[in-house]
Amino acid sequence: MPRSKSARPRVYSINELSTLCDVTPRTLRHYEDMGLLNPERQGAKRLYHERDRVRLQLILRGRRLGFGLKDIQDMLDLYDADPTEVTQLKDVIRRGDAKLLELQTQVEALQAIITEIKELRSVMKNRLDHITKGGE
Amino acid sequence: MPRSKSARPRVYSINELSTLCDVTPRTLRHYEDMGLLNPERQGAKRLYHERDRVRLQLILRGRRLGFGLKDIQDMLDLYDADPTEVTQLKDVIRRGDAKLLELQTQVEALQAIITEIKELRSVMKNRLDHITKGGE
DNA sequence: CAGCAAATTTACGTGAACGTAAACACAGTT
DNA sequence: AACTGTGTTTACGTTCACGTAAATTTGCTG
Repeated sequence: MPRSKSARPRVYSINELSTLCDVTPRTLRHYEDMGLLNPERQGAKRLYHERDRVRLQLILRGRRLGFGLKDIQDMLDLYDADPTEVTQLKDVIRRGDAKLLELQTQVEALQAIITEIKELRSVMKNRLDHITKGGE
Repeated sequence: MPRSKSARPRVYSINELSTLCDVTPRTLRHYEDMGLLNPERQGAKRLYHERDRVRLQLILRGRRLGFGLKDIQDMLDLYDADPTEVTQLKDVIRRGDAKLLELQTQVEALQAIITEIKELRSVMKNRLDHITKGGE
């Protein structure tokens, strides 16, 4: 029973990865310019590994949540830090905690909106029922 | 014991409201240009009522969550729809439900990030403890 | 080696969400 | 009447996150 692992490529050209993740090549280059991605190079050409793909997914998720690229950068930096220094470790934890507070605030705000829309929905539904049943 | 209600102004000039809500007058005019606000006019001057202030808060909350103004427009429209028309009522409910799905997806994505950062935090904390207690 | 697809860099363009400056209007002092 | 404060419109400027076009370069393939 051969072929020990992976049906998937392991490496991607810029076009492959952009197709796979539904972004344009331009976007991938832009993220690289901004320092969010750092693909290997073979000559001049970019070679993306699984690691890069995962990072990209993280970036895209952040983007869907309305974060700017700098902000996403901050979060990715948390993962990248390879801190052997105690002060750096503490710093990563501190920055992580700060992000957590922001994020939890965001969740609360979102849930407030959700609650409001649900309430609105119920108001509208009552009106609707009133009109179509009792009304003229 | 008089003064039946409200210690607060009830109406605001553009500068008052912008100060109160921590935005610039330009922003208020911009939101008006985009159709998000519709303050009364006294001559040429804008007069904001409580209703406008509440709308502004909704807008700002949406903005903090990374929504575009058009998207915020959509959500505000839910509140504004004429509630005597059955078709409009149904439409509001339908669009509200669609928004709810989006929002709940967003909450889940946010919570995924929160979980990841928490896990990362625990990894970092372990390293830190290991170094400061057992390590060299 | 000619030709072609896939990639590259360079650089200007774009839409969103305002910032910022200029020029004008009006209302109430002084 | 002139000054000051608060507001107005008009319009160009800016940042972000890419889009888009142009001009190469690279790596095969016939």
